[in-house]
Amino acid sequence: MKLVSPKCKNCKSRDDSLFSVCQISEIEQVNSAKTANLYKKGQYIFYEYAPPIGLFCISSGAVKLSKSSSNGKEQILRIARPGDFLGYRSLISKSRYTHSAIAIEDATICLIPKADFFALIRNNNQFYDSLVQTICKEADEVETKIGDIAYKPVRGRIAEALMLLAGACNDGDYITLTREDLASFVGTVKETAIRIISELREEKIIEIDKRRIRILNPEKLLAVCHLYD
Amino acid sequence: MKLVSPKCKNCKSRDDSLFSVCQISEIEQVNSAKTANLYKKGQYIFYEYAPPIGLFCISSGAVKLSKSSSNGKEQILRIARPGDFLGYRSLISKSRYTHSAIAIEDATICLIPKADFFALIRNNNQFYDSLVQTICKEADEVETKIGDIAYKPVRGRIAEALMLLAGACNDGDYITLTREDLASFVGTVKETAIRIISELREEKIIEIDKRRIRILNPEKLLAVCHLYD
DNA sequence: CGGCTGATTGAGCTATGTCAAGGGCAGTGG
DNA sequence: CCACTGCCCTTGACATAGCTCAATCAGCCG
Repeated sequence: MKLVSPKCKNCKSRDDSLFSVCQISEIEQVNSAKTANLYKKGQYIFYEYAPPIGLFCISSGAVKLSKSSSNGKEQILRIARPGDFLGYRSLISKSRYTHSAIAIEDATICLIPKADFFALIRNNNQFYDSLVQTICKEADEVETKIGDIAYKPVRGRIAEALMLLAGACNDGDYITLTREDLASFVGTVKETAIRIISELREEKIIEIDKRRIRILNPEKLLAVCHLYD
Repeated sequence: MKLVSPKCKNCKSRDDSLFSVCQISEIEQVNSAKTANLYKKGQYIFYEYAPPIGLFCISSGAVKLSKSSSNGKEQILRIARPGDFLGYRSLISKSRYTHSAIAIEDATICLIPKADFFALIRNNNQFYDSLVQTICKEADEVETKIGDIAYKPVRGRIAEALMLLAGACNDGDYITLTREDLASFVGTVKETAIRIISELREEKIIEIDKRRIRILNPEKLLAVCHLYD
């Protein structure tokens, strides 16, 4: 879905992105190369196993990055937000996408063609280095997540996810993830996630309004996270 | 434990390493900067949370990279072999080690000081790019592992680990990992790992000689891997 | 007012973790 | 060379977290 292209220069998420290390001239260059698209909630930005076509940059909305195992289960690896890039790893490693990107809220996302992306990383070392740092951080986070999934009970993982999402993925104070997505994010099934959320509600650690979750008592929630360390 | 320094130029694992993209002059430079050390089985090469001191390069032996959760459990992320580097991510991201490196066989490992490592990646773009590719591949593998741990039963994960290790971590045809290490590698406990190994032995898919494991029927083992996809 | 999607709750089952006891191999010291 | 000691490995019995299946409910949209 095409959109009246907003200017990168004025993009609210620019300062939150790696473009913050770029010169104005480079931003202009990117701006004229990019195309902006609107994605409805649930729509795919790209598919696992497809060849990469460029660098995506989230201007607004939220995106889940997930792998699907062929038994039908989905594992959400990360939630991406405005200012986040998508698809750079596949570009850099010249491989296909290793996960899918799906909008979990209506989102505006720009696509910067492959060639322009490569020009950028070739010409701006600082940008490249920052991107590499981002990749390192991703690797660290995923490694931590492995330990959590292997050894922490679901209750601890849910608590941790809520803490994490409260900081990043919220509408005001509210966490708007679907129960199913929350489950996929921590590596469990919907029903189990729901039961634990209900427990936390009964313990007055969180509050539920319609489907949205709000944290009432961050200290207690943090305690739940660390109960199983 | 110091050692008579072997020459990088003659190092058997050089062609298996990222140094294969380097010029002879660069290898010479690295050679004179490095120090070689011998590590006994069980000895730490570096500790999680410690600040990085340089780039490690495995000349011989095997190393496990693992994170410990404070509940005492250990999660092995990867087994590193001759030609593999250790510690680059912490150098690049200017952070502390996010995991420990421990010899699981006696190993000869060289240490290339920080400054020389940075000189190398600054001066040789191809080397830097290859390193970044390695990091991307690591991230992909760990992401895949997350899905496995979250949704595959232990039996499938053990089968997968055996397939993987048979290719890389063997003494002849034998897999020599400790039961405990194998368990930590797939995210379970020793006893469960042992039970599943015994099952696979009874099904004549693997054979056990003393402590070592040998794969008898790779096709069947592969089938076990995919049973739960 | 249906029909749909997502949330909730209950009942039952099972894979896997925990605890406990024993057995064998390998390296060390006398 | 033998006995000792310690590290693994192995097996059993048991407990339970978390998965599956199934039924119901609550908003929401056309």
